Amino acid sequence: MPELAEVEYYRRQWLPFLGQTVAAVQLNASKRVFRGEDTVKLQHGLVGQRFSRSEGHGKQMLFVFGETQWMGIHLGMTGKTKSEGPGYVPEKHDHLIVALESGHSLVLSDSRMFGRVRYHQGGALPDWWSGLPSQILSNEFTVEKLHQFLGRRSRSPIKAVLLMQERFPGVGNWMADEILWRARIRPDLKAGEIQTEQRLKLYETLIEVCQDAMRVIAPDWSKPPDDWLFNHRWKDGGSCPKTGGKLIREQIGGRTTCWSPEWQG
DNA sequence: CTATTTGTTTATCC
DNA sequence: AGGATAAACAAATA
Repeated sequence: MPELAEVEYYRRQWLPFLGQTVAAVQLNASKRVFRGEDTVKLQHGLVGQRFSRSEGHGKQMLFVFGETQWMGIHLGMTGKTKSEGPGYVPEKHDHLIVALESGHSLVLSDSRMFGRVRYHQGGALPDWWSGLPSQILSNEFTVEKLHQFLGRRSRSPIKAVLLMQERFPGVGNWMADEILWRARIRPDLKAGEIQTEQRLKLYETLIEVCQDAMRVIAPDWSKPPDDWLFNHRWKDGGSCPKTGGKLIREQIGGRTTCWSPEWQG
Protein backbone atom coordinates (compact mmCIF):
# COMPACT_ATOMS: atom_id res chain seq x y z
CA MET A 1 0.00 0.00 0.00
CA PRO A 2 2.42 2.70 1.03
CA GLU A 3 4.41 4.74 -1.46
CA LEU A 4 6.77 7.67 -0.88
CA ALA A 5 4.47 9.99 1.08
CA GLU A 6 2.52 7.28 2.88
CA VAL A 7 5.81 5.79 4.08
CA GLU A 8 6.83 9.24 5.32
CA TYR A 9 3.51 9.50 7.15
CA TYR A 10 4.18 6.17 8.88
CA ARG A 11 7.78 7.13 9.71
CA ARG A 12 6.52 10.25 11.48
CA GLN A 13 4.34 8.14 13.76
CA TRP A 14 7.47 7.13 15.68
CA LEU A 15 9.25 10.50 15.69
CA PRO A 16 7.53 12.01 18.76
CA PHE A 17 9.45 9.40 20.77
CA LEU A 18 12.94 10.45 19.68
CA GLY A 19 15.28 10.65 22.67
CA GLN A 20 13.43 8.00 24.66
CA THR A 21 15.14 4.88 25.94
CA VAL A 22 14.21 1.33 24.92
CA ALA A 23 13.06 -0.87 27.79
CA ALA A 24 12.36 -4.09 25.88
CA VAL A 25 11.80 -5.48 22.40
CA GLN A 26 9.11 -8.02 21.64
CA LEU A 27 9.11 -9.85 18.35
CA ASN A 28 8.16 -13.13 16.78
CA ALA A 29 11.31 -14.41 15.13
CA SER A 30 9.46 -16.93 12.98
CA LYS A 31 7.66 -14.22 11.07
CA ARG A 32 8.52 -13.63 7.47
CA VAL A 33 9.20 -9.92 8.02
CA PHE A 34 12.44 -10.80 9.84
CA ARG A 35 13.75 -13.06 7.07
CA GLY A 36 17.54 -13.23 7.07
CA GLU A 37 18.01 -11.19 10.24
CA ASP A 38 19.51 -12.12 13.59
CA THR A 39 16.45 -11.53 15.73
CA VAL A 40 18.22 -12.47 18.95
CA LYS A 41 20.73 -9.67 18.42
CA LEU A 42 17.96 -7.28 17.45
CA GLN A 43 15.98 -8.08 20.54
CA HIS A 44 18.87 -7.52 22.93
CA GLY A 45 20.88 -4.88 21.08
CA LEU A 46 18.29 -2.14 21.35
CA VAL A 47 17.61 -2.43 25.07
CA GLY A 48 18.96 0.53 27.03
CA GLN A 49 19.64 2.54 23.87
CA ARG A 50 18.00 5.85 23.06
CA PHE A 51 15.98 6.31 19.89
CA SER A 52 18.49 8.76 18.42
CA ARG A 53 17.46 9.51 14.86
CA SER A 54 15.52 8.50 11.76
CA GLU A 55 15.56 9.03 8.01
CA GLY A 56 13.29 8.17 5.13
CA HIS A 57 14.37 7.22 1.62
CA GLY A 58 11.79 6.30 -0.98
CA LYS A 59 9.79 3.43 0.51
CA GLN A 60 12.54 2.69 3.05
CA MET A 61 12.73 3.88 6.64
CA LEU A 62 15.73 3.97 8.96
CA PHE A 63 15.57 4.13 12.74
CA VAL A 64 18.78 4.48 14.74
CA PHE A 65 19.14 3.61 18.40
CA GLY A 66 22.22 4.90 20.20
CA GLU A 67 25.10 5.17 17.75
CA THR A 68 25.43 1.52 16.78
CA GLN A 69 21.95 0.05 16.37
CA TRP A 70 20.39 0.43 12.92
CA MET A 71 16.91 -0.77 12.08
CA GLY A 72 15.50 -0.57 8.57
CA ILE A 73 11.83 -1.08 7.79
CA HIS A 74 10.10 -1.59 4.47
CA LEU A 75 6.30 -1.72 4.72
CA GLY A 76 5.57 -3.87 1.68
CA MET A 77 1.89 -3.82 0.73
CA THR A 78 0.20 -3.76 4.13
CA GLY A 79 2.82 -2.69 6.69
CA LYS A 80 2.03 0.05 9.21
CA THR A 81 4.00 1.69 11.97
CA LYS A 82 2.17 3.23 14.90
CA SER A 83 2.73 4.17 18.52
CA GLU A 84 0.70 2.98 21.45
CA GLY A 85 0.28 3.98 25.08
CA PRO A 86 0.90 1.98 28.29
CA GLY A 87 -1.03 -1.27 28.61
CA TYR A 88 -1.20 -1.90 24.88
CA VAL A 89 -2.16 -5.46 24.04
CA PRO A 90 -0.48 -6.69 20.82
CA GLU A 91 -2.81 -7.54 17.96
CA LYS A 92 -2.77 -10.44 15.54
CA HIS A 93 -0.48 -8.89 12.92
CA ASP A 94 1.88 -6.97 15.20
CA HIS A 95 5.37 -8.33 14.56
CA LEU A 96 7.62 -5.89 16.38
CA ILE A 97 6.98 -3.94 19.55
CA VAL A 98 9.68 -1.64 20.89
CA ALA A 99 8.66 -0.83 24.45
CA LEU A 100 10.02 2.44 25.82
CA GLU A 101 10.78 3.32 29.43
CA SER A 102 7.89 5.82 29.36
CA GLY A 103 5.47 2.93 28.83
CA HIS A 104 4.74 3.85 25.23
CA SER A 105 5.63 1.48 22.46
CA LEU A 106 6.62 1.66 18.82
CA VAL A 107 4.73 -0.97 16.84
CA LEU A 108 5.10 -2.51 13.40
CA SER A 109 2.17 -4.48 12.02
CA ASP A 110 1.86 -6.11 8.61
CA SER A 111 -0.87 -8.58 7.71
CA ARG A 112 0.51 -9.84 4.41
CA MET A 113 4.14 -9.73 5.55
CA PHE A 114 5.56 -8.54 2.26
CA GLY A 115 7.33 -5.94 4.38
CA ARG A 116 10.76 -6.41 5.89
CA VAL A 117 12.75 -5.47 8.97
CA ARG A 118 16.52 -5.15 8.68
CA TYR A 119 19.01 -4.84 11.48
CA HIS A 120 22.66 -3.90 11.67
CA GLN A 121 25.04 -3.42 14.57
CA GLY A 122 28.14 -1.26 14.21
CA GLY A 123 29.61 2.20 13.98
CA ALA A 124 29.00 2.75 10.28
CA LEU A 125 25.88 3.03 8.14
CA PRO A 126 24.72 -0.39 6.96
CA ASP A 127 25.24 -1.00 3.25
CA TRP A 128 21.54 -1.68 2.74
CA TRP A 129 21.07 1.99 3.57
CA SER A 130 24.15 3.68 2.11
CA GLY A 131 23.68 1.85 -1.21
CA LEU A 132 20.26 3.31 -1.98
CA PRO A 133 19.83 5.25 -5.27
CA SER A 134 19.49 9.03 -5.53
CA GLN A 135 16.21 10.32 -4.16
CA ILE A 136 13.91 11.99 -6.64
CA LEU A 137 13.67 15.09 -4.43
CA SER A 138 17.44 15.60 -4.34
CA ASN A 139 19.95 17.40 -6.52
CA GLU A 140 21.47 14.09 -7.58
CA PHE A 141 18.33 13.11 -9.46
CA THR A 142 19.13 14.62 -12.84
CA VAL A 143 17.51 14.56 -16.25
CA GLU A 144 20.66 12.81 -17.51
CA LYS A 145 20.10 9.93 -15.08
CA LEU A 146 16.49 9.67 -16.25
CA HIS A 147 17.61 9.66 -19.87
CA GLN A 148 20.20 6.93 -19.29
CA PHE A 149 17.69 4.76 -17.51
CA LEU A 150 15.05 5.10 -20.22
CA GLY A 151 17.74 3.97 -22.66
CA ARG A 152 18.60 0.89 -20.64
CA ARG A 153 14.92 -0.04 -20.18
CA SER A 154 13.93 1.05 -23.67
CA ARG A 155 11.73 -1.97 -24.49
CA SER A 156 9.60 -1.90 -21.35
CA PRO A 157 6.41 0.12 -21.05
CA ILE A 158 7.13 3.37 -19.23
CA LYS A 159 4.63 2.41 -16.53
CA ALA A 160 6.75 -0.60 -15.59
CA VAL A 161 9.93 1.49 -15.71
CA LEU A 162 8.61 4.12 -13.29
CA LEU A 163 7.97 1.38 -10.74
CA MET A 164 11.65 0.39 -10.66
CA GLN A 165 13.01 1.41 -7.27
CA GLU A 166 16.63 1.29 -8.45
CA ARG A 167 15.97 4.60 -10.23
CA PHE A 168 12.69 5.99 -8.92
CA PRO A 169 12.71 5.23 -5.20
CA GLY A 170 9.30 5.79 -3.65
CA VAL A 171 7.23 5.68 -6.84
CA GLY A 172 4.45 3.10 -6.61
CA ASN A 173 1.38 2.25 -8.60
CA TRP A 174 -0.75 5.32 -7.96
CA MET A 175 2.17 7.74 -8.27
CA ALA A 176 3.28 6.23 -11.58
CA ASP A 177 -0.23 6.64 -13.01
CA GLU A 178 -0.46 10.19 -11.65
CA ILE A 179 2.91 11.12 -13.18
CA LEU A 180 2.08 9.75 -16.63
CA TRP A 181 -1.34 11.36 -16.61
CA ARG A 182 0.06 14.78 -15.70
CA ALA A 183 2.84 14.44 -18.26
CA ARG A 184 0.34 13.26 -20.89
CA ILE A 185 2.28 10.08 -21.70
CA ARG A 186 0.57 6.77 -22.49
CA PRO A 187 1.51 4.17 -19.85
CA ASP A 188 2.06 1.48 -22.51
CA LEU A 189 4.53 3.58 -24.49
CA LYS A 190 7.96 1.91 -24.63
CA ALA A 191 10.48 3.89 -22.59
CA GLY A 192 12.81 4.18 -25.56
CA GLU A 193 10.11 5.78 -27.68
CA ILE A 194 9.61 8.82 -25.48
CA GLN A 195 10.78 11.94 -27.30
CA THR A 196 13.19 14.48 -25.85
CA GLU A 197 10.58 17.09 -25.05
CA GLN A 198 8.38 14.52 -23.29
CA ARG A 199 11.40 13.31 -21.31
CA LEU A 200 11.86 16.79 -19.93
CA LYS A 201 8.18 16.96 -19.05
CA LEU A 202 8.41 13.53 -17.42
CA TYR A 203 11.39 14.65 -15.35
CA GLU A 204 9.58 17.76 -14.11
CA THR A 205 6.40 15.83 -13.39
CA LEU A 206 8.23 13.15 -11.41
CA ILE A 207 9.48 15.85 -9.07
CA GLU A 208 6.14 17.65 -8.98
CA VAL A 209 4.13 14.56 -8.00
CA CYS A 210 6.66 13.66 -5.28
CA GLN A 211 6.47 17.19 -3.87
CA ASP A 212 2.68 17.28 -4.00
CA ALA A 213 2.35 13.87 -2.36
CA MET A 214 4.75 14.84 0.43
CA ARG A 215 2.92 18.11 1.03
CA VAL A 216 -0.59 16.66 1.07
CA ILE A 217 -0.26 13.12 2.39
CA ALA A 218 2.83 12.93 4.61
CA PRO A 219 1.72 15.28 7.45
CA ASP A 220 -1.75 13.87 8.19
CA TRP A 221 -2.81 11.66 5.26
CA SER A 222 -5.08 14.33 3.79
CA LYS A 223 -7.20 13.41 0.81
CA PRO A 224 -5.74 14.82 -2.41
CA PRO A 225 -7.81 17.38 -4.35
CA ASP A 226 -10.14 16.23 -7.12
CA ASP A 227 -7.97 17.73 -9.86
CA TRP A 228 -5.45 14.93 -9.31
CA LEU A 229 -6.04 11.60 -11.03
CA PHE A 230 -5.79 10.04 -7.57
CA ASN A 231 -9.45 10.37 -6.54
CA HIS A 232 -10.74 8.95 -9.81
CA ARG A 233 -8.50 5.97 -10.41
CA TRP A 234 -9.55 3.32 -7.93
CA LYS A 235 -12.64 1.80 -9.48
CA ASP A 236 -14.19 1.33 -12.86
CA GLY A 237 -16.35 4.10 -14.25
CA GLY A 238 -14.23 7.12 -13.30
CA SER A 239 -13.81 10.09 -15.60
CA CYS A 240 -10.75 12.16 -16.46
CA PRO A 241 -10.59 15.49 -14.57
CA LYS A 242 -9.01 17.09 -17.65
CA THR A 243 -11.35 15.94 -20.41
CA GLY A 244 -14.38 14.44 -18.68
CA GLY A 245 -13.82 11.36 -20.84
CA LYS A 246 -13.80 7.82 -19.51
CA LEU A 247 -10.78 6.49 -17.68
CA ILE A 248 -9.45 3.09 -18.69
CA ARG A 249 -8.25 0.46 -16.22
CA GLU A 250 -6.05 -2.32 -17.55
CA GLN A 251 -2.99 -4.40 -16.76
CA ILE A 252 0.21 -2.74 -17.94
CA GLY A 253 3.62 -3.84 -16.72
CA GLY A 254 1.87 -6.44 -14.58
CA ARG A 255 -0.07 -3.86 -12.56
CA THR A 256 -3.53 -2.34 -12.74
CA THR A 257 -3.09 0.94 -14.56
CA CYS A 258 -5.57 3.78 -14.83
CA TRP A 259 -5.24 6.28 -17.64
CA SER A 260 -7.11 8.67 -19.90
CA PRO A 261 -6.76 7.66 -23.56
CA GLU A 262 -7.88 10.95 -25.07
CA TRP A 263 -5.70 13.01 -22.70
CA GLN A 264 -2.61 10.80 -22.87
CA GLY A 265 -2.74 10.16 -26.57
C1' DC B 1 -15.70 -19.60 -4.25
C1' DT B 2 -13.46 -16.04 -7.19
C1' DA B 3 -11.11 -11.91 -8.10
C1' DT B 4 -8.58 -8.08 -6.46
C1' DT B 5 -4.85 -5.44 -3.88
C1' DT B 6 -0.86 1.61 -3.22
C1' DG B 7 5.24 -4.25 -3.43
C1' DT B 8 9.37 -6.85 -4.05
C1' DT B 9 12.01 -11.11 -5.21
C1' DT B 10 12.88 -15.07 -7.95
C1' DA B 11 12.69 -17.98 -11.90
C1' DT B 12 12.58 -18.39 -16.67
C1' DC B 13 12.86 -17.06 -21.16
C1' DC B 14 14.93 -14.21 -24.73
C1' DA C 1 25.16 -10.78 -19.78
C1' DG C 2 21.49 -8.27 -19.12
C1' DG C 3 16.69 -7.20 -19.88
C1' DA C 4 11.65 -8.47 -19.90
C1' DT C 5 7.91 -10.97 -17.90
C1' DA C 6 5.18 -13.88 -14.89
C1' DA C 7 4.78 -16.27 -10.75
C1' DA C 8 5.31 -16.44 -5.87
C1' DC C 9 4.83 -14.61 -1.41
C1' DA C 10 0.04 -14.06 2.30
C1' DA C 11 -4.12 -12.22 3.97
C1' DA C 12 -8.04 -9.21 3.84
C1' DT C 13 -11.86 -7.54 1.29
C1' DA C 14 -15.59 -7.35 -2.17
